[in-house]
Amino acid sequence: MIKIKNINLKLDDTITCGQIFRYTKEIDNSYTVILSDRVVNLKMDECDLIIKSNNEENLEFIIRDYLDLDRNYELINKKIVEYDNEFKLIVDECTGFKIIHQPKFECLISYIVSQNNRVSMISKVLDNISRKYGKEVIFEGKIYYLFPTIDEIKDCTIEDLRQLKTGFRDKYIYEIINKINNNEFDLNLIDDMDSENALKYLMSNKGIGEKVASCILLFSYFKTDVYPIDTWVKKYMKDTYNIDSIKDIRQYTNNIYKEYSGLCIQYMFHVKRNKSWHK
DNA sequence: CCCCAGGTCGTCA
DNA sequence: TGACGACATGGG
Repeated sequence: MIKIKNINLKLDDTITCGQIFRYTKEIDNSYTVILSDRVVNLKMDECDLIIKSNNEENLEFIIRDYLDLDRNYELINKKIVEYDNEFKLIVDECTGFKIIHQPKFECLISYIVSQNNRVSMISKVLDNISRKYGKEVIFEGKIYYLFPTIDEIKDCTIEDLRQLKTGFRDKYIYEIINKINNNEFDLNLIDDMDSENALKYLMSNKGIGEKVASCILLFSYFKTDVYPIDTWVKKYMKDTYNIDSIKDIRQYTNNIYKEYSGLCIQYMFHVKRNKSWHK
């Protein structure tokens, strides 16, 4: 067990808001999450974060990265309110909310699965994939399955994927797995791209449109200037500003929130989807 | 039985 | 370019 003291973290909102899909809430109100190589249990004790894992090697560093603890959100939020004072209510509500830094391959597959799908169903599908192809990990007497590496899943067939309830997205997943395996597509190249090129590169794959690509860039690459506009953000913009089209939403957020548009969109999504006072 | 979900694709004008 | 239906699946 390790402890990170005195941090400003809303663990519940950060875990359950819909950015990650594979976690369990425990009876003691802690959360068990599955990272790329280990299982971790997280619990807030006042302002301290208590962390347990089946593998404690390098654990604090990994969690600091995963939960984005070393980014100065206070400063960013202050700038956002300077850009748009009317957004202060939302920003205040989102104090302590973090963008989770997700493993690239899992994030890619997760958001391909997410299209025209429901969070509970996305979780189920990702769990099915992990059970079939991922490594087994035992943590506190329970069995968990890591998300598979490309090597572990590369021999799957479209029929296999369909059986795991991926639906019509089976062919998209199959295609991109094969492209990665044949070195025709490389997630690591995106690290050195600007957002515009990264979007183009991701969207050159079937099954990845603007929304999915934006989610991947925001959640795996921390490109906070991309705009994952989904149904909830559309509802927010429609109800708040009577703005309808994706194009107009993009223009509006770009003008107002500039380099933090992605983060602000995530705040809108979170408040609209998860907070009853804004429904 | 209809509607919808952190959308995208193919088609047709 | 823009509109529109289809797409698997399961829950409300």
